[in-house]
Amino acid sequence: MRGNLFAVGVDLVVLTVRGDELCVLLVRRSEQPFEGSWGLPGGFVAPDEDLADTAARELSAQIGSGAAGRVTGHLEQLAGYAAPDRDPRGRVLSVAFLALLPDLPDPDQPGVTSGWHPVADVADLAFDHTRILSDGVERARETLEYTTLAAAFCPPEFTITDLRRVYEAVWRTEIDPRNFSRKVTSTPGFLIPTNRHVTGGPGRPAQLFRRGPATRLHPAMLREPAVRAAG
Amino acid sequence: MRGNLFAVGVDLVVLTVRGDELCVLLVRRSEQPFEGSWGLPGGFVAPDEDLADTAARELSAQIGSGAAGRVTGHLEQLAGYAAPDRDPRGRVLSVAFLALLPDLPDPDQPGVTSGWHPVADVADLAFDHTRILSDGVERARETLEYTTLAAAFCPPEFTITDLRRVYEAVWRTEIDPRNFSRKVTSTPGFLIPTNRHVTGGPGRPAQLFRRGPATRLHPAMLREPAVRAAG
DNA sequence: ATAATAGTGTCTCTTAGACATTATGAA
DNA sequence: TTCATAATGTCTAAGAGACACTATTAT
Repeated sequence: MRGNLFAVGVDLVVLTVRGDELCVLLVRRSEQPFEGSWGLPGGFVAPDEDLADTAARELSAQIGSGAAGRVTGHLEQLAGYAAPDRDPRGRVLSVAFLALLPDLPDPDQPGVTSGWHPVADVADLAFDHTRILSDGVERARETLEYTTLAAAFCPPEFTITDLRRVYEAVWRTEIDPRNFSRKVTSTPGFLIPTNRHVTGGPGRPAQLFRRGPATRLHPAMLREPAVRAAG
Repeated sequence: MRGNLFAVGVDLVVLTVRGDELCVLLVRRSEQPFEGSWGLPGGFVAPDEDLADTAARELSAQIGSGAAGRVTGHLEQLAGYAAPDRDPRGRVLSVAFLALLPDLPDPDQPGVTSGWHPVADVADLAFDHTRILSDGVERARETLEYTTLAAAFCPPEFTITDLRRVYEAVWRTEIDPRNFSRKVTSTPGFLIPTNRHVTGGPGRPAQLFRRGPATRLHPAMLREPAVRAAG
């Protein structure tokens, strides 16, 4: 009466920006199937969990609950994947979540080999994880266009240059620092100025900001120049 | 080793525009649980189906495969819903899909009571369908901002006024016809002019257009005026 | 002083928003 | 003629893109 039964798991596309590159957290599989391959971290949904609970639990397990507690990141559902042959063990539906985190140290999990990998270098993941990663990266790219979520890639206090490097890494483009600064500082509620500045490096010290309450960019910041109207 | 098992279904948020209102296709449930309540159409995933297959099959079953074949609509995955108590029969995960269709006649399915209901009037659906509907409507509203998918609500040939009424119904706003016309006609690939015109009514005959290949609006059309920058 | 980076300012072009006018049909 | 609707045009202000200049630190 209700069709066949599925195992249901949650897979995580955990993204961060390290240096100039967008990176994803991968784990090396220690079991069949795809033993020895890299794949997305994930796990099955426990009896009393909702999907977001499973995702949050798995994320804490991966990056360490200590780090998870003080991180100003972002976690959202991406999509469900359930192709009949996606798992050789049988029918497994996976709901993928997208996590955006500031740059954290490499995880050091007992018995689990995991680490950050530049997205551009990733290929041939286990299951359909290459496709899920691709969907997650595209979602992140779109999200940065019309929301303020780029700040989820930054630590609690960050400079405008830090924020710009996030956009440049995720979009793989260069952005004019002056126009970028004008855009983000003129969006009400995007950035809250602190009176603290970064010191140590060369050049004029940059002001530190915190995330403000704004969630959407009006109008959007475009990856590519607008298509010129005909005529 | 893989957690507990779920029944997996697909629920459809099928939206159309009738007159000046955004409407959703609902079915009256003839079985427990929630017997007699209205709910979203849906069904379980068959053994060899992927999620999109199930969604397409259910959609055809609801609106009639004849209508489905000639319709220029849109079908996309919305989200997965799996709260532990969402179905009293046990653990059921539902992947919701959003369908946008032109105005079609009321379905006449043997043994199934279904029909179009203005979204604004809908309340107290079965299961968590009120929430799913709400998510679907919000997705549709966002989508119209930065894509050309409003045309999925229109028949194969339509006027600019038809298209504007879609935006007005989905957003529940009024849009200036002159600025709207300029926006959509100046977006390359949004509308392909035919040389046919509608006749019969009062006023100057309007030109008929078909959907073009463009998928995104650059820049977006905003529901609400942009927030004025501080200063 | 020099290099490097942060921050501000200016100019132009495109587009959104507000609104007027003309065009073309039905009653 | 009158009414209704389509289609085009005009003006203004906001914002994007391009780029020059000033400010403040390390070496």
